[in-house]
Amino acid sequence: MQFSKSTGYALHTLIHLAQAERGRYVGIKELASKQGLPESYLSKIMSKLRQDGIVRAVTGASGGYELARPGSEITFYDVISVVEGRQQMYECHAANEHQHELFAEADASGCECLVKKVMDGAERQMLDYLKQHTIQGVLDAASFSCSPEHRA
Amino acid sequence: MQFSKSTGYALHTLIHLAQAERGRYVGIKELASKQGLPESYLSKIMSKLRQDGIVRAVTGASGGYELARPGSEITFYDVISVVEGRQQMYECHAANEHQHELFAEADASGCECLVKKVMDGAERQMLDYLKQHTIQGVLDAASFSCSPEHRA
DNA sequence: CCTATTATAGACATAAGATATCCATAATAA
DNA sequence: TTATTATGGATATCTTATGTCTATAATAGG
Ligand code: SF4
Ligand code: SF4
Repeated sequence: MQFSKSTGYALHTLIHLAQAERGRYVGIKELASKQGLPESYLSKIMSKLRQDGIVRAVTGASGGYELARPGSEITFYDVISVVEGRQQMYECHAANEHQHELFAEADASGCECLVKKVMDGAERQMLDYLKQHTIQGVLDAASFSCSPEHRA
Repeated sequence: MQFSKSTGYALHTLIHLAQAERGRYVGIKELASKQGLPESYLSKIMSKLRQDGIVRAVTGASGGYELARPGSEITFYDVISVVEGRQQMYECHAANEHQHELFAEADASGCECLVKKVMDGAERQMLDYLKQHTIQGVLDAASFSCSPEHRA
């Protein structure tokens, strides 16, 4: 159970865009080479981010990408839910219904599976945390004294 | 990013064992058929659970499995960390170090990556929640009025 | 209008991991 | 001694992630 590499790519790309001067479009070439990964692959990820309204894209000469809204309004959750998809982390694969005879419980609107309730609850804890952290937040907390060239 | 089916298999199996009368060994045949899955596959999962001290196994006629400790002391975290492995959910795959010039921050013992800090923090939220929920906890919360045969 | 540049989208290829099967062996109860 | 049961390795299959390639559309600038 791991985040895909694509998630890391997306996060780093958005951080890069957040650092770019406002109004400038950053091309896929620059974004990909900075991370040392294939342009064609990253462009697919960017396409998803665009379709989800996280970045804007402009085709043509001197085109490229820019953030669609301030980095302070782009949460880790936003990014991850686009790249990883929105399926839940735990799915019930029960073929027959024999096995869960005892695992459901009364709730306001009826019965629910207690196994899934725990698993979904765990997922929610993680997602809530991710919603509280933004791209800009990471940049703001960065300390110059820790950049590689400054550390001997 | 999803939990593997194996995790579901393991959880259901342990719940089954927790319901079995104490001192009785439950065979792989019963455990597998209840969930409608291949014995050979489930036995590999059980083998991992045994190596991790979550269940005990007895070879030979009338052998099988039993919980190694009370269900109230087996957390969802225990199970998931065995089945899914213990690698962290986010790994940095940076080939060069050029890309993280600004993302580290001073901390008590030095510098750390702020991206990873957020991702690890999110994972921790989830794991802490899973540590607070046990196999027995699910059984205790189950309500008879919700079992299938009782619901019309 | 023409050309170079750049994003887009689909098809395709490859690698990795999850899921499943098979078989030979060891351990135990009866 | 025999039937039963778990164990572990090897292998096969299926799915998903990752990466590549190519054709197309859109735009800036000359
Ligand atoms: S108990 Fe819950 S997770 Fe298990 S089979 Fe029933 S519905 Fe699915
Ligand atoms: S910023 Fe963090 S996650 Fe990104 S490349 Fe540097 S160490 Fe890895």
